[in-house]
Amino acid sequence: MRWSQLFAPTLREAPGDAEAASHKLLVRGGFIRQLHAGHYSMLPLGWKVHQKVAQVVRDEINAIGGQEFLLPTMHPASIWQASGRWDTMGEIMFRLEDRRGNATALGITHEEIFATVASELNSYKQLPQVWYHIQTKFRDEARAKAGLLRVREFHMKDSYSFDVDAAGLDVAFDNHDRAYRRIFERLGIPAFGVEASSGAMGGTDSVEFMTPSPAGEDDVARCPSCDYAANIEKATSALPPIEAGETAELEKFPTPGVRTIAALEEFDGGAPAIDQLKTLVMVLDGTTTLVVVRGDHQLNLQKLIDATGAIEIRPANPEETVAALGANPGSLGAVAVTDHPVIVDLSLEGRVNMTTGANEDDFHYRGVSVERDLQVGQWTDLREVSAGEACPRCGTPLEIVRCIEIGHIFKLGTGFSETFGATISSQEGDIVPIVMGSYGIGIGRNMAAVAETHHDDKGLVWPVSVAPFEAVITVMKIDDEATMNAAELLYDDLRHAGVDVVLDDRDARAGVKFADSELVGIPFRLTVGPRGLKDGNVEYTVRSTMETVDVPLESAATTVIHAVHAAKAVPHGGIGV
RNA sequence: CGGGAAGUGGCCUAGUUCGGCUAAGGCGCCUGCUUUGGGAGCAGGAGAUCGGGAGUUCGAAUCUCCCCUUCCCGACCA
Repeated sequence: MRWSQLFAPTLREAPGDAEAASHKLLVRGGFIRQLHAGHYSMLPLGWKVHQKVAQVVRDEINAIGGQEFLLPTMHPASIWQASGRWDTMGEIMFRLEDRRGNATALGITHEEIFATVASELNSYKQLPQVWYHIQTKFRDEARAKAGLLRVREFHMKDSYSFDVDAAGLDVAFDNHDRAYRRIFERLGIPAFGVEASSGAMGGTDSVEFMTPSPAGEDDVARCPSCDYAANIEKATSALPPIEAGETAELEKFPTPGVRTIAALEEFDGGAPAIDQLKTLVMVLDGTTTLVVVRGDHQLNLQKLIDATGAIEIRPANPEETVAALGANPGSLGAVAVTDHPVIVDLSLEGRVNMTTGANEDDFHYRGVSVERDLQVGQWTDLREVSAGEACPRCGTPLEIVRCIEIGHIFKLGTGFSETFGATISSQEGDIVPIVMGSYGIGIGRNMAAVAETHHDDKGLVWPVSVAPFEAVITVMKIDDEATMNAAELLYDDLRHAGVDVVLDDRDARAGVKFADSELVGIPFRLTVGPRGLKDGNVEYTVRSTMETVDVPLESAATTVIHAVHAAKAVPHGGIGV
C-alpha cells in the first residue's frame, strides 16, 4: 500500500467528546468514525486491525477443533420465545416487524440458533463438536460509551461446545480457557481470568477474562498473593470473626431524627455500624422483599439477582416502602416482619444484640438477635467486597481493580438443548440432551483493549500481531531519484517477503510523516533519505521503544523481516516490540 | 430511565452573561511562491441552514418554549 493512496484521515486533535485513550487514539489515528452513538464505521486501518484480531481468534478456536459457521443475524421471535428469552431479554434486544407483521429480532447472541442447528446431531459418535461464528451482534445498550468499548453493533466470536456429558464439557471448557489465554497473549493484552456471575443463564462455571484499565466497567477483587480473582458481583472475602456477645432483650427505644446508619452511630444509645442491620426494601419481579445486610456493608445487586433468580429488580419507591412497613427509610427493619420475604446476608449469621429500625419513624430496636427476631427466608451472600478485606483463600488484603471484560466462557448445561430438541443417543442407548458450553469474545472490544493497553504520548503502539501495517517505509524526499528508488526496492523486498508494509510516498514534510507513523502505531519504520543514503544507510526505528539505529541499505529489509518474524513467532506476539 | 454537561465550516475553540454592522481564530483543505530530516513561512482562496422547529423583537448564535443529538456519572447490561 502506498500512503499517498491510503484513506487514513489522521487528526491532530481528538474530538471533544472522546474520553477513553483508545477512543481518542482510534479516532485520531483514522481507524474509526462514529455514525451515531454506539455505531462506528471501521475505516481501512480500523478494519485491518479488526480483521487481524478476528484472525487471531479464529486461529486459536480452529486449533481446538472449532468449525466456523455463518448464521443469520435476523431471527424470528418464535425461536426466542421458545427459549423464553423473548421476554427475559427485555429492552436489550432490537425488535422489529417484517412486512407481514411477523415479530423479528436482531441477534444479541446465538445460543438459540446454534441449538436449533444442533438438533440434527443424533448420536454420541458425532460428539464432541465445537461450533463458532464471528458476526455482528446487536444490543440496544442503554448507554453506549468509550468508543469501541461499549457499542450497540459489534462483531463477536461466540463458540458453543456440544458434548455427551459433563466430563466432555469440562474438556471443552478447559480447551477454551487455554485458547483464550493464547489469544490474549498474541494480542498482547495482559489478561487474567476471574470467577464471574453466570447471570441469567444459570451456568455452573463462569470465567470472565479481564484486563486492568481505567476505561473498564467491571470491578474485580484480586489477591496480590495467590491466584484468587473474582468479579465484584461474585467476590467474597474473609471477615474477621465477631464475638457473639451477650444475647439481649429486644427493646424499642426512641431515636428522634435519626435516619441514617451514620447518625445512629453518633446517637447516644445507638450502635456502631458493624452492630447495625441495614434493611433495604427491594421489589423483585413485583414482590416487595426485605434485604438485610450489616450496617457497614453494601448490597451488591447482581448477587441478589443471582440468589433469587429475579429478572426485574429495583428499590421500592417511598410510597411502596411506607405501604409495606409503615415507616420511612431510615427507620426500617425486618424484626417480626412476616408478610414480606426476608433475605439476609451470611455475615449476619449468629449475630446478637444488634440495632435496627423499628418500622416506626423515630424508633429503633436494640438487642436484636437475627435468628430469634427475624423471619429469615433465605441466607445468602449479598454484600459487596471492599478493598483491603482478607482474601478468602489466603488472607492477604484484596485489591479492587477496574477492568475491561474481554472474554467470557461458561458452562451452559442442557437448558437449550432440551428446549430445541438437541438430543442424542448415548452409548447406552438412552436419549440424552447434549451438554453445551458458551464462549464469547468481542472483536472490537479487544481491539480497543489492545489500544487501551498499548499507547504512549505519541500515539498507538500496536503489537505486530494486529498492527494495521507491520512496517512503514518513510521516504524523506520523494523527488530525489536515488531516495525514491531505494525506497521502492525496500518496498518490493518487504512485500515479497510477506511483510504487510506501507510506503509513505506522500509529498509531505518529514515531521508529518513521522508523526503519522507514530500516531497510527506501525511497529517498524525504515526511514530512507539522502542523508543516510550518502553513507549507504537507512534508519530503522522500533515504535515501542523509539530506538533508532542506522542499518546498511542492503540489510535493511532483512532486519525488518527478521523483526516481524520474531515478533510473530513468540507467544508474546509482539509485546514490547 | 435518573443526574450533569454540551451542540458554532472536516477537527479544536472564541463569541452567548448583558440581543446590534459582513459570525472570529487555529488546525486541515485548494492555488502560487519560498522552504524541505520532527506536524514550515508568506500571499490569496473555498468552506457555516450557529443541532432542528416555533416564538419574542426593528434586529437572535445570543432571550423564551418544544424537540433532536452527543458526552460524562449512575441505573441497566448471557
